[in-house]
Amino acid sequence: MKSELEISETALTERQKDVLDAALALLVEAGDKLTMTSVARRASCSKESLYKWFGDRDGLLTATVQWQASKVRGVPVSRDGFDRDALIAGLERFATDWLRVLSGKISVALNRVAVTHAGTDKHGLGRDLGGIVLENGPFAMARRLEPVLLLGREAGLLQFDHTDEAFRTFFGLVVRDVQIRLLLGDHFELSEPSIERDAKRATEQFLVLYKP
Amino acid sequence: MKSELEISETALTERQKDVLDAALALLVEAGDKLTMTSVARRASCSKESLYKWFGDRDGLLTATVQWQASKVRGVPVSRDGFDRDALIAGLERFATDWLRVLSGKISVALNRVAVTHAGTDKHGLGRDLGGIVLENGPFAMARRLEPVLLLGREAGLLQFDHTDEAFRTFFGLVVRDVQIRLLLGDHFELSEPSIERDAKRATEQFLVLYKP
DNA sequence: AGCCAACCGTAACGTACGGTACGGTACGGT
DNA sequence: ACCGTACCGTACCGTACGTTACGGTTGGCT
Repeated sequence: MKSELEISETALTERQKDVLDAALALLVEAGDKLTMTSVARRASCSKESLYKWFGDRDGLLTATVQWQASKVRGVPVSRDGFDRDALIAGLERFATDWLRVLSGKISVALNRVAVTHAGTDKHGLGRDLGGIVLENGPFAMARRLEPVLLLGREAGLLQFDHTDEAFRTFFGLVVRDVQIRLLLGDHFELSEPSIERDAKRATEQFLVLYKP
Repeated sequence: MKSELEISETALTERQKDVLDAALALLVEAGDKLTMTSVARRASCSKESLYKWFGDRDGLLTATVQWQASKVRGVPVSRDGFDRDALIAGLERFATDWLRVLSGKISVALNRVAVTHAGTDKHGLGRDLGGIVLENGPFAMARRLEPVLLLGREAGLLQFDHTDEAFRTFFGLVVRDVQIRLLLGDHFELSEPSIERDAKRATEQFLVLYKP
């Protein structure tokens, strides 16, 4: 019972990363009915190793979600020459990125399993799957978008009192009912052109609502 | 194997309704780890009756979701004297209703179980839980809101080409990140005053975006 | 060569739970 | 009084799966 605090201490060997990739693939294919045996078979490793490395099934799922989260990294925005076009470009970029991620099989699968576990959790809300997905999903998006919004206000292109409120409105304009419909199994395609169209529309609407 | 099409043929006895209410309560308390035994105990009925009435566990869950859905009924809008105030009132009413339902424990629990099952379903997308929730959730809201939007456009108060697009924007402005955060287990309260405030804000923003 | 740690594969254990069977009871019909 | 129906409660069965244990193999180190 080593109560390690390896939450950010993700010292993963290549072998372990391969295992987590296998788990990720299985999560996409089979959802939460993923079994320890299936992961072991897919990754060609023993169950004993799975338990040694990740503790238990929950630990494996947690590590898998964190592993996927660690792959996604944001791109910072430059402060220089920030004008209206740069603001629009930044917002549209965020919107397209977000819609692409959101509608991907991996995101849907991960959100599904996180929602499932959020229902029956004993964790004291410390490090559960829902919290991790929340942290690397909406919250991460908010943190990444915040500097853009602040630069926009600084440059006199936007007007708002609370950054959080502005972000949440942008979130709503971008995501709309897409995520919940995907999570509920509505098979509707989100093609690349339609993503870019939606991103532009959401950005335009946002600028209308928050223009000075 | 009676392939009954009792989808709308919900001939439920009082006893069965009580059982479904018990199942609903358990679903809220325990989420998807609800067991047939626990339902039987809670409802003081035998498992044999559960299987006779609902076929199997999936049938029980489906019946429970449909039972809850049947309780929620929309209120039609009157065509007479439809002016700007009536439009605003209608939109705000929809928004508050929706936010209230959305943030309720029952809705969260039902959406959780539906999302969970949408991941691992063998049903040919025919009558699965995700489809039912979708049908009685976002889609029902769209159907209820549509006449309001059309009346608004008819009265020259709104301008849009596609009703569906307008609805989805309104949906985004109202719901924002509330639902996904609740589903992921983010414990943030949505008080009655804040619901009404959000409904007003969303309505105002919607009117700005879709004014002629 | 000898040793040890890490690992694979698989068998085995314990349990939770979906589903079934069966005895017992209440009740309406005949 | 007799029977059938509907139901409750509970014991039971089969299986899936999380978890553990163990024998066998590889590979690095001395």
